[in-house]
Amino acid sequence: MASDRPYSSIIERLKNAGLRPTRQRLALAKLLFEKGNRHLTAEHLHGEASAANVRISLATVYNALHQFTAAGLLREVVVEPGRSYFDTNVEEHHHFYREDTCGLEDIPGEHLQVGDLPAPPAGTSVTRVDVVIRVKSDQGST
Amino acid sequence: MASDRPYSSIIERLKNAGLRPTRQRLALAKLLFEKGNRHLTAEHLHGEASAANVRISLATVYNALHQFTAAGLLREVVVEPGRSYFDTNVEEHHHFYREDTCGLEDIPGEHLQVGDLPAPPAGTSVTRVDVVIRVKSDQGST
DNA sequence: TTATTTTCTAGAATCGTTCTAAGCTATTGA
DNA sequence: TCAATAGCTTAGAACGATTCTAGAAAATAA
Ligand SMILES: [Mn+2]
Ligand SMILES: [Mn+2]
Ligand SMILES: [Zn+2]
Ligand SMILES: [Zn+2]
Repeated sequence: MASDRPYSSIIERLKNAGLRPTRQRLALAKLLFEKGNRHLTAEHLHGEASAANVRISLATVYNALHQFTAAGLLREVVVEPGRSYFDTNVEEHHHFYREDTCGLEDIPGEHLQVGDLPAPPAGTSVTRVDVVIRVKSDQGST
Repeated sequence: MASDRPYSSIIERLKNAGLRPTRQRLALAKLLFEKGNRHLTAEHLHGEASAANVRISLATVYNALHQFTAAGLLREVVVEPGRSYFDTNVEEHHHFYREDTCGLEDIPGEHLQVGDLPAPPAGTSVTRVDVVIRVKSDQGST
């Protein structure tokens, strides 16, 4: 049963991506993929690992996040300078960004349509369309 | 005539923003606003100033860009971590981002419609909607 | 096993940006 | 006209996120 092999599907995912299923990568994958959709910075994930008593260097967290992103297990989202969010939801979708709390939230794909795209510049093709709806708290708090 | 007072409208714009029309700010405004729509980083603008023999520190370029942005003369756009673009087009519009050359280009506002926005999270209101269409060169070059 | 390859890591380095504190400049109003 | 004042500029240090380095450790192959 799956409960007897809690890592088996993650191990397969890593192997399919050409990544050895090391202790560090398994621990990060568990933190990332077993809690629903998440939008995390490298430093935040490193903090979660520490809190879970997983000793891992920050450099390894960055390495793993970029490797997972290259493998299509994560997606990188940029909404402000100097900080990247890694998104466990790799389906097509867009985001709300709360400017006051610096939090990212998904907008389900079917709830936002971008009308016909204009033709991209000659010689180029579209790799992704990112829509970010920036919001702020009403009044000055929350 | 306007040609006799090439700086007069820029001076007015700065004064209206509560900014003294200093040598540095006038030179930057001239570089920014007299060449059509531009999307520049602070370092790029600093380089243009140097090339035009305007001696100005990088800190002053950053200060001026943020002041101009606060005054509504510029808009800040983020498309990748660790770098901000300042956009001289403050009309509502969206962007193509060429991932290979790191160049930003305007999409005229009327050429891209974002269908009805979903309701923002409770207690928040929308400050801006940013659409970035990421493109890459066909084949491996430019 | 042992050899080979990949991965991990501490710490240094880098990069864009912001801060600091001291000197300059534009503006004001006597 | 010219201090006095408030605002501005600057070099360089500091910063925070990220990347690099190079040697040690772990995973896999032989
Ligand atoms: Mn990255
Ligand atoms: Mn800024
Ligand atoms: Zn998301
Ligand atoms: Zn633009």
